[in-house]
Amino acid sequence: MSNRFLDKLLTFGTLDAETASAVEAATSQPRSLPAKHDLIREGDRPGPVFVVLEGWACRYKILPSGTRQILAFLMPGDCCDLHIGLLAEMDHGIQTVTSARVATISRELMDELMDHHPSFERAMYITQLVDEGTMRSWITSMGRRTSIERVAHLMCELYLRGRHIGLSDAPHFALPLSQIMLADALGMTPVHLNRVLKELRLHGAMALKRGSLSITDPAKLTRIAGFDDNYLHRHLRGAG
Amino acid sequence: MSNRFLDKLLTFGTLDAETASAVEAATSQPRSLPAKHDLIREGDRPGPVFVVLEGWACRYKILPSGTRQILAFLMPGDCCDLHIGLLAEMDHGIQTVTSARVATISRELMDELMDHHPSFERAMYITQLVDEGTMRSWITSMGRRTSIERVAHLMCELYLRGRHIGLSDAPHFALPLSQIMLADALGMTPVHLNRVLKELRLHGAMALKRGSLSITDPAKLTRIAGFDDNYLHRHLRGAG
DNA sequence: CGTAGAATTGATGATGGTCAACGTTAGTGG
DNA sequence: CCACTAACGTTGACCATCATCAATTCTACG
Repeated sequence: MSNRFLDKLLTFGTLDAETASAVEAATSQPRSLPAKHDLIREGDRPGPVFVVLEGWACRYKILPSGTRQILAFLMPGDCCDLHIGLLAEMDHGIQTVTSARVATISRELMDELMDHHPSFERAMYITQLVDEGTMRSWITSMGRRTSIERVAHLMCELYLRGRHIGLSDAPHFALPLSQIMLADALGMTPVHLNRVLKELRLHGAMALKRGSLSITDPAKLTRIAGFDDNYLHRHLRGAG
Repeated sequence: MSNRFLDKLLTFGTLDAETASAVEAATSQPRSLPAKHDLIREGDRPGPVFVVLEGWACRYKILPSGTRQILAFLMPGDCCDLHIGLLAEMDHGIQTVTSARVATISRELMDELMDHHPSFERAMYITQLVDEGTMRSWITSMGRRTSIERVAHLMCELYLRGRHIGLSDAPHFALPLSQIMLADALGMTPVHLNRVLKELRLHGAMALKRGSLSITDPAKLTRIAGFDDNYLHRHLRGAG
């Protein structure tokens, strides 16, 4: 079985054979976890770096009122912050969304990989920049986009990210997120999200049904979202 | 004149004398810039790392509709992303808010500093983790806090950040941000922000007037905001 | 087949946006 | 020193969006 983490890193630059096998070795003992399993909670002392090899996870925060804000979705190949081990305390939790296979890389091993494999180091820095760009894009969505734009924008993002790692089968995409999850990510209520999804369906832009996203009119969806994929940084700077 | 960048790094761990002087040397030739000056725009090819030594700046995005979302405020001592030079294109712009003194550190010099000064490297990674935590906190605010909570939360954040770097004079704090700027950061209209500020004033929690924030009742403000400072990561893990 | 969680729909109201007017302040040049 | 200006701040009236509450239907799964 291929290694999704390695596959993702390879989209940000070539890795020599030795580096690739070191990365594979570092993630060769994943744990299989059920859905809704906390990898780590807000307030916990961080330990190793988590790498999601199969399945989906999310970063989240719970407010005093009990409401939840989802901060990011982690798809196969995604990982948590590189230097998380420098902190005394997590400022958010990370939880599986579906059942998942998750590897951990200890701080020591991570340091060693980074020191001895510059192409790995470079790819990790780029993934981090993409994650930051994604957070900025979410802030922009929440602050300045209407609900239909916001929903369309997230769908564009998830679809493209899925395509980049080979998860999508043309206009269809397996999206294992309930409307409740999506609403918690988008800063709206499930009820309103449901109505917005209906509107997008009636527009003929996209249809979401229980675990599967169909993009019926990509151009229209992109136009509604005002989507610009620049923050995913698929075009990188040449070596140097 | 002290070096705000160095001061900030020192709050994240000690730096030996040689490292401190290398950091000072790297930022010893700042440019003086007027307010509202773009350091770099969305779409530009990134170059050196920017370090704000005096004055304020902000990260921002402009939407197709022309509206602006401010993504972060950079106070004296703050800098832009460490590895920004790996990207082909900026996904957001950075602009001065006030007149400012801004140093640049070339990618080569930054690499050299990181390689030869592990305590600097560590402090830079922590600043980045704090910046990420701040973005997550903003996402949470925009998604799940009411406007009054959101305003109160940002004021708590800015006040605390100011205090950490010695900018604040007890309950007063020089906050050089117009209501328009704050509204663009908070995802609301200036009109509504104005009403919320009035409400906070009437509550006796805080008062903002032209460039100066007075926190009249810190406990009340914190309570309204539901503020938890954990994402600023002032408590760090012991060395190791 | 029964149950729990998720999705869907309707009715109603609060929050916050829009439009428009006016007051205030700081900076500029006569 | 004062008049002028432009940007910012403040307030009111009105309306759109989205949350809330509640009921019903759908779907997966034991």
